[in-house]
Amino acid sequence: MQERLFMASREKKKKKVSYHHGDLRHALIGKALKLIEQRKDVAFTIREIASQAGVTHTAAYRHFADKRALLAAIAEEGFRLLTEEFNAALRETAHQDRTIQLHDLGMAYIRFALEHPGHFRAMFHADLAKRDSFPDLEQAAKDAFTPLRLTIENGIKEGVFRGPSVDVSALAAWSLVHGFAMLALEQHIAEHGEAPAVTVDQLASSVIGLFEKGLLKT
Amino acid sequence: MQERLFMASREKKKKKVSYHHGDLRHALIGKALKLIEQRKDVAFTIREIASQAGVTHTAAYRHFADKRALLAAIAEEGFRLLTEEFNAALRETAHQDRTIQLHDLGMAYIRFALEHPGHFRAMFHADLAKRDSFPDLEQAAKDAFTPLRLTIENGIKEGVFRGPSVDVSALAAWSLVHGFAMLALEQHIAEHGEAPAVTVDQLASSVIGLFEKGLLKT
DNA sequence: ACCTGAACACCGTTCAAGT
DNA sequence: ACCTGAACACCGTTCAAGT
Repeated sequence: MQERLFMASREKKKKKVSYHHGDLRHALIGKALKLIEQRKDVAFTIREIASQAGVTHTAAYRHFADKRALLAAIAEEGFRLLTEEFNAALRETAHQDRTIQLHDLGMAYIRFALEHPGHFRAMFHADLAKRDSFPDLEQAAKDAFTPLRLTIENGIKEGVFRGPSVDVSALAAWSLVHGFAMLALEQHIAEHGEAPAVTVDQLASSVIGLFEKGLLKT
Repeated sequence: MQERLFMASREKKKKKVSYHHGDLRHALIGKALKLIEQRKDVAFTIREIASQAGVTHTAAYRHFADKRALLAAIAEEGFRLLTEEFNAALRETAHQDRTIQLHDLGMAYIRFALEHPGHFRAMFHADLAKRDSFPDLEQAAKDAFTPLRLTIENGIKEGVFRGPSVDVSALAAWSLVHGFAMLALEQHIAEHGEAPAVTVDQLASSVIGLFEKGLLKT
């Protein structure tokens, strides 16, 4: 007990921040993300991330209603990060044609999934399929798909992309990159005969390129 | 105890089968599948499916090494069912061109996912990403993708489908239907503005059709 | 051969209590 | 306002024991 008090006072002198000042929420999210990525599964427990954060497990309930709420917070953060990636991709291809814009959006999606697997797994975890109780998450998820939708909509309006409709094309594009990302995350790619020299990034680009040929009118 | 023996003899006369005669394994799989489908998640417990099967939870360990092994058994069964669906689809389109064959294989995949959600969720559950300890599951999964691969390979050989390679095209096709199936299962489809009159089946067909335009040489 | 009962080391969640 | 400690009702898994 006394050793504990001693440690607490030492922590103030070090860079380690006290969780009594409002950053436990962030710390818990960080620990959870690390564990999801290590275990390639949403398999952390409240008790262990609380312990890693140097706090009793019940302290977590001051910041999250339950484990699902913690997952929702991670997912929401993920959709916001994805939106940023999409916007960055569109900024870089602002002066190029719709085909390249769409290609880069797809690549951004797949790269996001592989570079932020913790966020991505939370975003599409079955526990969060119903987002009714998390309106902010719902909104963040909707916002994330606006860039894709707008790019396809513009492409169709300009006569570059074929229909049958914005909805179907957007759904097809999303399905393709989502499926690829899922298969890549679960290690089901590169076990089916692909040459080892080919990177997942190159495979993704080829797959998206093939899809776009179906979208083009010419 | 004596009541138990009495029941056992009565069970032979009824259709209810005694779990002392080798069908507990099957019963547990059935109960687990039902729960996965009800909860839209691999969230059953050994204890509850054992209880539903009328048996102590420890009895399950006589038939499965652990929970993961039970999941693997369900997944393996799923891949075998999927293979049957693929073969049935190819049988029905044997006299038609590669485009229609591929279309129907894709539809078979998506329909399988929606009609056997319990199996599908087990097949791609993160716990089974590494199939090293389940060689039969590994083989069943590989076998399931042979029809798709062969159809694309034949289409490319015959000059109907464009490359760049069988691997890339097969991966693209798989990604598309896998992503669509995942999104449909998690209820992320039909929330994005699609007309309510359009069924998921029709959406799937449109999405696959769009993809195939990219595959065709002409 | 197959199942039971007791036990172990865990979980998520609640709540009164401390500072 | 934020965290602790004790408690509750669960888990998966193991193992000796029963039939």
